[in-house]
Amino acid sequence: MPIDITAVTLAELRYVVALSDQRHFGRAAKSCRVTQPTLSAAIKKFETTLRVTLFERSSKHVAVTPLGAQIVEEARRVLDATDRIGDLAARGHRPLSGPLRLGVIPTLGPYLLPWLVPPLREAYPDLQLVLREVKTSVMVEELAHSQLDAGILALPIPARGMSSSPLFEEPFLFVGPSGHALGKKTSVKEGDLEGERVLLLDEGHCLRDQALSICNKVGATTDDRESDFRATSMETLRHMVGAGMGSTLLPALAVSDDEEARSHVTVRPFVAPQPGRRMVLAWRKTHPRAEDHALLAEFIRKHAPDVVKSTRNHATKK
Amino acid sequence: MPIDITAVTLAELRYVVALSDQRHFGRAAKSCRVTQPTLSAAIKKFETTLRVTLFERSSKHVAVTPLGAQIVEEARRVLDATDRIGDLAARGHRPLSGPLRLGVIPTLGPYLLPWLVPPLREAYPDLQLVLREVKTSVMVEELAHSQLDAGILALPIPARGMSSSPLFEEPFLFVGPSGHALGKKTSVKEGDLEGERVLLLDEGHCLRDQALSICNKVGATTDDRESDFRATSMETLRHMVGAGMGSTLLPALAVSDDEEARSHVTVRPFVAPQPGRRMVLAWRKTHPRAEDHALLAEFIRKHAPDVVKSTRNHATKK
DNA sequence: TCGGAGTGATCGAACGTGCCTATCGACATC
DNA sequence: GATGTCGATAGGCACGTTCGATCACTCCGA
Repeated sequence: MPIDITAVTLAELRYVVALSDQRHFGRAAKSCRVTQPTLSAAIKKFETTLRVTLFERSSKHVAVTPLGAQIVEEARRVLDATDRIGDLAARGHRPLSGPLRLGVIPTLGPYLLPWLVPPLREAYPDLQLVLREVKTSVMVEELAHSQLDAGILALPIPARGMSSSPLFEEPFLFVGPSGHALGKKTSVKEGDLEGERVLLLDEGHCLRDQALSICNKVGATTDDRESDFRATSMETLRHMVGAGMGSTLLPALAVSDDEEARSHVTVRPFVAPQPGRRMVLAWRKTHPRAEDHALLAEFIRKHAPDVVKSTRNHATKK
Repeated sequence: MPIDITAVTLAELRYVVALSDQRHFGRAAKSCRVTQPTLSAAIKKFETTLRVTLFERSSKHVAVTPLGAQIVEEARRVLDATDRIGDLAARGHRPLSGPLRLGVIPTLGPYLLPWLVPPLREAYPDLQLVLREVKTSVMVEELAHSQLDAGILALPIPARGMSSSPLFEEPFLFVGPSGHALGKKTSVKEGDLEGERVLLLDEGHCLRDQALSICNKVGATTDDRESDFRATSMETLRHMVGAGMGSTLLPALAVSDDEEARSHVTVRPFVAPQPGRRMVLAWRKTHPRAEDHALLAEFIRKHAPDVVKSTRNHATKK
């Protein structure tokens, strides 16, 4: 009959380790907060199920057999690991602690995270933040499949079963080549885009869809079919504009103060009604730690740079 | 209320790991040989006692939370360690396997072990032999205090509560300086030692006591009080004899075939009644693996070199 | 030689709990 | 709307862990 390790209890392992430490049934029992008969019985059962003798008892001394010593070592490992489980769990129900896999869209991540991460680490040192920069289309997939816990993206969320909390509104800025006609004005309005050739990002970026929708509304050209004119990143988009291939719309956070000097472009804000995008923190409705996400959203609203208007309304909506 | 890690069961950890692997309650339950309600309840209890959510259930998918993944990892460690306990135990009740701390007296060890250890390792590869070379006085201490499992020494055993199994009788040989008068005979008898100056080992060696007892019987000189004449090892004893400081008695195994050439000494065997010592394997009466020791004694009898006469009587006596 | 102190083993009772079968409710699919 | 799948729930049984009380043994001092 083979050994049935299933029948072993964690309590028994604790008793075995305690007895190995104390070499005395009474003291070992006391250190385990049980009575001596309990400990005796447990040790005996353990030895019986394993069919080995761990302890050599005499009326005066309790000695550990060599095999017993090896088993005690493993038992210690077992108990250590269980303790670590307890620690993980204890840490786990403090707010915003433990692992959190956060997705951020690439048109926002590089510009928001430098503002966000340092204070977040300071405020919640136990938070193990795993950041992934993924396009909206991928993000909703990963959110739905539990590969991400939450994500920062722009409305509308192209998926069902998601909860979200508003973060801020990020206005778009007009970016054209240096010397562009619109550069003569201090600000532009949406309608000014009529007839402009507006360069777009690659498929899958929400920024592309948002810009495209504005262009369609006001009658701007978008070269939609010519893939040569689709940039795979905003950096590429900048260079294409700087090279005079067209104009574009960039989210405010992505535009630095010395943008015009750095990229040889003209940057102008829009007058109201400002086009822009509404950023939210989103997560699966079924996610067990929704409170954490609400807390995180609140934190992001507080620490978003001034360029964007943090949303005051904290309500969570579908 | 703090988390009571005491309340978790190894079974629960198995279920948690299985569910993390299978992502399906039914299959996980089957892989654990329990019914699905059992597994559901166990997972729920585990999550309740730890007050964390390990699994995100929906009617179609079971997903592991990030914290859950960490806990599952630790749970795996726990189960691995328990499995190792099972392995240790399983190995443990095969004969002559696992750790065995064996003491050997220094006047025998270097000459017996080369004959003994190689076949022993081959016959019992799972035996983890830890050898210690200790004088008889120390050995009985360590045997009594469970620091050794068994020991090879000469009768009589200066301790109570020991069992032993006879191994072999090892005759003593007369060793004198080259050109010694007794060298003219092919063999000597005990009485020839009368008037000889016999050199002895240091205190604590049983060989000293045995030689001393013979010397006292036949009236040989032993310089008992002059510590300068006490050798701390048999090697020293050899050199002292070779230097003409006196004669000595050496156990047969310690004398090599080319002893006379190598050490410039004269070696002669005794005629019957041959003086010698009776070697035994000894262990605490209370030692839980006495069968192993009987087995080991039998093995030693079989593999002892021909110089000594293996005892045929296998009986264990006090 | 006797008794007291200290140790581990044993016994019977009671409570807790882990497991089972049977069933339900939610959801998806046809 | 019927069917099938999946996980949760309910009820009940049985085993095992625990405790208090007690026993058997050894050692040691009077």
